[in-house]
Amino acid sequence: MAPVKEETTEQRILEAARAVFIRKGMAGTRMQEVADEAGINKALLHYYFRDKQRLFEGVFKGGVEKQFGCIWDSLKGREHLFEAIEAFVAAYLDRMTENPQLPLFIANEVNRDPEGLRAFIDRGMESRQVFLRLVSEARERGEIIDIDPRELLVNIMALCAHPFIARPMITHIHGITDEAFRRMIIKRRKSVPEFIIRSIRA
Amino acid sequence: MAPVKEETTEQRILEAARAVFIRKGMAGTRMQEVADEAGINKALLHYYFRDKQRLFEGVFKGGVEKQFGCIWDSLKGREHLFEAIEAFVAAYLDRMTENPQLPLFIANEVNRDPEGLRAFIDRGMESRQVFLRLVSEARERGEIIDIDPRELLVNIMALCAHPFIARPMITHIHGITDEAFRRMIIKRRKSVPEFIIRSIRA
DNA sequence: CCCAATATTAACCATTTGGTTAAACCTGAT
DNA sequence: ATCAGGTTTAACCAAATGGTTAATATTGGG
Repeated sequence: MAPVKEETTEQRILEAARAVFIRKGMAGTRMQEVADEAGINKALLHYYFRDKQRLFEGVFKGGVEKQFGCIWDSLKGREHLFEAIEAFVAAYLDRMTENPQLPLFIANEVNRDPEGLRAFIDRGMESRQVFLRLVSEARERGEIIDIDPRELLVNIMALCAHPFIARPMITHIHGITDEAFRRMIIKRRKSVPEFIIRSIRA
Repeated sequence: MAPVKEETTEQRILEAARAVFIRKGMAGTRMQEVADEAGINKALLHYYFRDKQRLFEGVFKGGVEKQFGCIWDSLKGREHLFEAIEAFVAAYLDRMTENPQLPLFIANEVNRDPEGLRAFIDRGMESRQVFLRLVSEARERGEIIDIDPRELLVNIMALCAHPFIARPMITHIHGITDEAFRRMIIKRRKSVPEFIIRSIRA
């Protein structure tokens, strides 16, 4: 019975909006659908978030930005490149397992509005400096081959993000179930760092 | 003067629709915008393509599917895994350089409607068999380590596609211009196969 | 209990959007 | 010239959609 109202309406809206935005994108999202999913009236939506744009920003700042941004934090305080790579990949895959649609959503919206999402992109700047330092230190110690650290970072992110972005293609190509996909991601927590480290180790 | 009408109206529509669909996605595309971009009336759009869905399919079958599909063909007739990887990466990057928005567009639409795009996905099945054969042959000759060939394929596609999918993020993170991005892609024609082969070579 | 502020709703509005219609405009064959 | 076929257009329509309004319900403080 008692409608356990542990949640504030604003939270319910944000959750609903987040779900809809992530699966339909900005353009594909209908305010009505968000209202339905939150179990409220459409007018109430505009009461809490003046318009679609602000609702979108609310979702983005509130959840997406933080959840995605914290992946970068996994690099902080690392002393060794290989260890950092392992931590980053694990953090990325774990975070995305909770939210498989996120990478595609982010890619989409950053493309749609690069300026508006600049703050989001900047979020991890500090950690990226750490990464660059670790690369150059490893290079000086002769542990890795000479590689453009920026390109290395692109490769790492590619190997983390792409399975989620191309998920339906992958599951279909390989004829695997969603459950098998999940197992594949778990395997990749180990295999991706190995793949990367093998290819850069001197 | 003479409005050089080398193009049929249908072609003009397909080009325009392709451009708009790719930059706005299915949901974000307005029939009016396609009509404008094609320099025609909106009614004429519906005269050639009954509705938005059919227009979308027309674009997809007509151009996207073929252009993307031919990347797979680069694998055909290859005798050696490493050579095949080099050819595939080169084909992928060259094709996408002509059409940088394509990977994100595809990812999006395959997610939106996995069933409807099954035919597109199947297109490269034959070539993927070639790839699997080359991997197992290389494995038997002891040239490469023991790796799940499906995962290898995912990794290759990830390294090819991701720079285009995350392009605005990459250009901003690394503070580079579009021209520098182009140069990076050219570099990757060599560096990506090297990266992959280093990591699988026995 | 009453009041004021906040939360919520039903009904409404203006615009946008996908799609249609009927008429006009070629263009090539007779 | 004219007729038939496909082609193109202006005007139109109904539904969907983002957003507003005014009235009602709820709640916490005095």
